[in-house]
Amino acid sequence: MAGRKATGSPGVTRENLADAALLLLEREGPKGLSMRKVAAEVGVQAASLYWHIRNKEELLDLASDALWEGYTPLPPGRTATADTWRDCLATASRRLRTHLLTHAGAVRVLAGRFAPGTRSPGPMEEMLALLRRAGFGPADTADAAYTLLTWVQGFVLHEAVPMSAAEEHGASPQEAAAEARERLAGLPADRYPHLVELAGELSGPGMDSRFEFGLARLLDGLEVLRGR
Amino acid sequence: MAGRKATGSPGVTRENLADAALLLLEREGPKGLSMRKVAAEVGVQAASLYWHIRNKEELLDLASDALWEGYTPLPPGRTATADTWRDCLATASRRLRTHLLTHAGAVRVLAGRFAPGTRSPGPMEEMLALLRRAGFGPADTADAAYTLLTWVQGFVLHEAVPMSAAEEHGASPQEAAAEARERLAGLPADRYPHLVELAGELSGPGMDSRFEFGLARLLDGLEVLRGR
DNA sequence: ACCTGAACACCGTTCAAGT
DNA sequence: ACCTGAACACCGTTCAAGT
Repeated sequence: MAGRKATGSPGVTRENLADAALLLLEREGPKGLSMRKVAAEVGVQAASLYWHIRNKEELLDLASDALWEGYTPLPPGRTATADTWRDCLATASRRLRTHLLTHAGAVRVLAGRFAPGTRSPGPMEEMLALLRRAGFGPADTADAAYTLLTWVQGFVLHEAVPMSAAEEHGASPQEAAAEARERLAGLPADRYPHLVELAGELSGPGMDSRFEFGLARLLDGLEVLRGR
Repeated sequence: MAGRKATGSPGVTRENLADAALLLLEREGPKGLSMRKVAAEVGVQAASLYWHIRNKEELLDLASDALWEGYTPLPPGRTATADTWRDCLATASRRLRTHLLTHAGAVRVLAGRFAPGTRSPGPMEEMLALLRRAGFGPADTADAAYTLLTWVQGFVLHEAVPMSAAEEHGASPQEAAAEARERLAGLPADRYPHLVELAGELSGPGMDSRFEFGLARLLDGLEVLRGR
């Protein structure tokens, strides 16, 4: 009985196992996730898990589904006028990043496990809807949504991994950024002149503005396509 | 003596261990990489590895360095005229994708381990050089390079993982694509109307054209910024 | 300086056996 | 239908001991 999770319905269900896996991933990192611990988390022996799931691989798939649980697309909100499609896509992208960052500890392990659309349809469906409403054709819509999702996930991956690595190492984000800068600045200047020169710009902790930069470029690019 | 790798210099060096790890990763997948197997690969006992490296974590870091070994930036080639910076960036991005796909089996494990620039400076330095030569300022150059690298890696991650998963499962790319399409088309059409409608577009095996789409948008966006 | 053997605590997974 | 105990083959890592 001890260790049964408070949230969700009580039994040993696939959902509860996924939640427990996700929780362990975020609380203790990659090494914290083992069948035995997941089992303990739901108050059962490790061998019992195999009645509900095929293997650890499947458990990770379930966990990557569970990661999207709290993500709900924006309410339709104000009606879409011609000049707000850009803002809508921007908001959706920002919310996507925020949501992934919420689960930063799990992103590294689960990255690449959620193919856009197939595994957890929510975010992809939202992007597709916004793009179609903006007037993009079917093919462009699919490609654009894929580009957006793929970029956000790549961005967050590079954002979340050092974050959780630094905090695992017991360093503050500032310390981690300073350390990164020094590593860059310490490279051989003859082989990597630009890295050395731009060490400050590259290692700054301004992830928000970096995200906004990429987002603006992507949306500008879509605007160019749309106006063609 | 049996099992010593043919390539590279013979001793048990950190480089050789990294190469062996990378090789195992690509040949046998994530489960194929263990300290004991790496040790066997270089003809030594598992415990010996700890004389050369701190732990498995460090070995993976070394392997993610080794992944970039074969990657050399384009020779300066023709002198940069004002209208070729776009082509240069496009070529660099494509080469980056190709190189990562060459190590598709290792990408999943190593993803997020190579922060752009810090770990393996080659690709980042190349991007920075091209962007500066194109006339972008320091801040924009740093942000643009980060965006490009981050997107390529996100893209390849989503491209490589299903690839290696499908082949591990013994399915052809076409079969995998067909399976993905059916999963999308089988979603509840009331909740995911666009996913169902665009199932064909989303799951097509045309990864090359999808990549070109994203690349074109990104470069268009940079062009807008540059012309401002 | 570099390697080994043996050991420790821990894995994922299976399977007969229980209820 | 669901869970357990015990077992199997395998981990990462440490450490005294060898040369």
